[in-house]
Amino acid sequence: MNNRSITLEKEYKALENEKKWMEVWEGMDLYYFDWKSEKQRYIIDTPPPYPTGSFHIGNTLNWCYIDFIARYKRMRGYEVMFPQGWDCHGLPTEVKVEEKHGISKNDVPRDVFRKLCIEFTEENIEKMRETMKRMGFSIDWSKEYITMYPEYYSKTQVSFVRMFNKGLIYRAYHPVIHCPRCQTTIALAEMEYKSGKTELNYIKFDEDVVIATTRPELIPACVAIAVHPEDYRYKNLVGKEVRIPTTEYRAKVIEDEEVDPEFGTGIVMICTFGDRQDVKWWKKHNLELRMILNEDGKLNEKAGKYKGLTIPEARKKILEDLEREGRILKKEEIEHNVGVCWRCKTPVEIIAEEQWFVKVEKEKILKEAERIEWIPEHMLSRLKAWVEGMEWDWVISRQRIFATPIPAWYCNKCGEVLVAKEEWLPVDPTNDSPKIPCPSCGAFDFRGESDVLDTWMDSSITPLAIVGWPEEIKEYPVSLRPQGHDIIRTWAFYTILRSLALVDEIPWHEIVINGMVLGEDGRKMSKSLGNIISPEEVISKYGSDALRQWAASGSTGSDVIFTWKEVVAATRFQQKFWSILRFAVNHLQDYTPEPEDAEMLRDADRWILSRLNRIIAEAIEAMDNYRFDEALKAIRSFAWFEFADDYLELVKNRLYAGSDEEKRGAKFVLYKALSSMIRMLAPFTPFLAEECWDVFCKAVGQDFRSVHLQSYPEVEEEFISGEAEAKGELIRSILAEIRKMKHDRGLALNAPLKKVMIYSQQEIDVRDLAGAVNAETELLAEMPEIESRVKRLKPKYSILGPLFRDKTKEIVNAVENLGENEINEFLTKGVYKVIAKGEEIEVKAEWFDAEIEKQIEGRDVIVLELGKASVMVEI
RNA sequence: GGGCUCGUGGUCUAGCGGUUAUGACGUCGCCCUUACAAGGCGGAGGUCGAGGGUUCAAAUCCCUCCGAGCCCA
Repeated sequence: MNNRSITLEKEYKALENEKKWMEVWEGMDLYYFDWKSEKQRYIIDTPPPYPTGSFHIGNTLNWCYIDFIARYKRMRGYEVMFPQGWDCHGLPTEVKVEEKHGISKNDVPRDVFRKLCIEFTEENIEKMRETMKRMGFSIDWSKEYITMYPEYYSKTQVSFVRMFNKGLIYRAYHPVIHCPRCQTTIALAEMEYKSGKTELNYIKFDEDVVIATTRPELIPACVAIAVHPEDYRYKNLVGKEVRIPTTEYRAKVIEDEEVDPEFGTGIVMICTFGDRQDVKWWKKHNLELRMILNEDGKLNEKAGKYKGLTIPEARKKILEDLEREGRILKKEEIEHNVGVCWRCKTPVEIIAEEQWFVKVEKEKILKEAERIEWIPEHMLSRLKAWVEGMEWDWVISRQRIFATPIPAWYCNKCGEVLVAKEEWLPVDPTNDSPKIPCPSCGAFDFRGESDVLDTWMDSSITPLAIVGWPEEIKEYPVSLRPQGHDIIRTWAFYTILRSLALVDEIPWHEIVINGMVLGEDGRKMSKSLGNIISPEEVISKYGSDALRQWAASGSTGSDVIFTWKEVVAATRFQQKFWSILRFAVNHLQDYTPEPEDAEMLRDADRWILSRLNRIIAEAIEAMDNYRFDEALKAIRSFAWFEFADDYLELVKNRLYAGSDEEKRGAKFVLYKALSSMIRMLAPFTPFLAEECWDVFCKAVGQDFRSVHLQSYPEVEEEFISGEAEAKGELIRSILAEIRKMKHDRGLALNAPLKKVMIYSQQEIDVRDLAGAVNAETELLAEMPEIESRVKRLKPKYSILGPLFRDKTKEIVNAVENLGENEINEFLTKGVYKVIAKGEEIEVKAEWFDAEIEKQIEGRDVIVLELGKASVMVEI
């Protein structure tokens, strides 16, 4: 035997240990994804977060799931790609950069402002990378992509050009949502709703027509008046022409089912545009377009005398004018919701503008989305509901700077639109000119498009970008998209749309959706509620492994409440596991596993090995189904309760005082169990697992190679045995019963007993039991001096129910009312006839459990009755 | 207003047709028993949100209501 003496500290020091391994791993390149590998690939289309500078707890949950999957799949033999991207473009950064430098984006040249944004973003990315490394995520950093760099955004531009050439991107004059504060178009998905109070004004257009509106300033844009077709009050009004107050315009009264007769007067004015309903009506009834609002949020000449006023100013003025004319009949305060810009919370307006659009092919997306496996399944319905409710195509042009430029020019001579050729990309049309003359008029006089692309145009091609598109496609669809349910309508939706449009294929085989992280009070984390927890706060107190275990505690797809106690419970498990390791290592330092050791196994060993292998099977099943909570729970409770509390207690005596042969059986189990448990923990607690693996390898004299390069434990069928488990359970329950007896009599658990006698139909090994109860223990061949009788026959409903259905109750009653003699006759014969619903029925003894009551005469013996055994204890 | 999810001991939660409803935290009692007192052993604590229905059998399926959360209009 070689000398492998190891002394482990009593306490597991998570913080020190995690720091140590983080540094060691840095130099190891453990997670490199190799396209040339022979292994089956498992490619994860990971979310590129917005580089805000802090990796929040919601990200943490999402990335923990990804890391559990990545580490597990790697151990299962896949070549796993876990890339990391950054979705950089967008307004938030523009705003932050303006604040930081005290400038407005229009104060400096576009490329200077862009440069400031890039610098700012790079700093933020670096901060977030630190947290991610500290969390132990197994990212292959060589596959990192950053959307603001030309290598990436040229892909975005290629996608634009290809979709334009396919007729899937077009330019049109169409109502869009516009933020007057940011002075840009925003997509529907970028609009939020805020509830508040507003005034509903009842305004008399003429004697018969009184409308109710919350937007009197839009009266000059009123192009029609609508009533419900079944509203008897206004039947006579339909077709009538009314003059619009404060203007010279006239509008017709039309009917439409979507008018709510209950709201206000039941007469509504249709404006271009007050809200999205107006747009619907405007399209449906082919109404005139009268835009009275400019992009800067001011009224124009079409608003007549209100020209040049802002919305609040116009509102005040118009109300004054109407008041003077006696047209305001009533004002009432109502609760209503107003659409606001998600970024600056300014109420948005709907205006018609020339914009770039991506065609939304609803039917195709709905059909193809079903080919993707959604986990959990019901998340597909969220996508469906969103797609089905879509009314407009996707507006992709933005009036901003920090974004991917739209690769297009306009001919100054003839107005022709020229979209770049792929080989010209990347391109910035505000700096670069086309390489060809205008295909329509031959002129060489262009104006570059200054609008830029919506950031989702960058991030919706991530699965393509990571497999080498557009140069090549090394594998597609990719394996998995992990993301939160809050961005199903954006990221998931846009990615599916673009993948279908660009390569006519779904982007991934599976999509795993994670829930939101809620604060300890069960509410969404928010600054105003003061319930925000940052990952750094948790890590600095308890370490990453503990936070990772918390992340595994919820069921996939459900929102998860952050709780400190869950984190603390996780650290307790870590300590427990460390103690288990300490104990095992004590006994493994002189042990080298030999195949013949398997022949020295005793009942307790065979029992725990069978259980271990079932747990391995359970963990594999749970991991394959992304049920991290189930997997971790199974591992944790096996390690803690079955292995530590029961098995180790049983074999202690054998390990300390047994013969060499007796020891070897138990050591074989320690070896197997530790090796498997550490590897099963590796995806969840990579730091703890690595430290334990290191210690374990040293103890058993093996060379250390990271646990994260090991294979996942395999189920060894030969160890799974129902009989071994039955025996083990019996031994366990006898031990528990004796412990309880000692406890009830105020004895210490290790107090010696004179003798323990066991009578059981099941033959069991009493070696370990004897050690654990601290008494000479004998297995009796017969049950001497003990009277036993059947106390009761307990029905097995799971058998009786399906057989007899509505007769079950009567049969059970009949059997339970049998006398002692009849019961004995029943049990001897195995069958018995009873009457139920007037019918004679033959019932079998195996459909019932016999409850046996036994009695003994000797005073010094305590009889413990277990279902399968009688235990007689002499104190 | 719509979609989705969820109401299970004090708190959080598993189970989602069939014996006595899982576990954690908390709580009470005993024990420092050669891995672990941030531990071990034992106990108490639940009419499974309410009401109807389906079924021999419902926490589990269906309906209605009440409540909560998330995403949205």
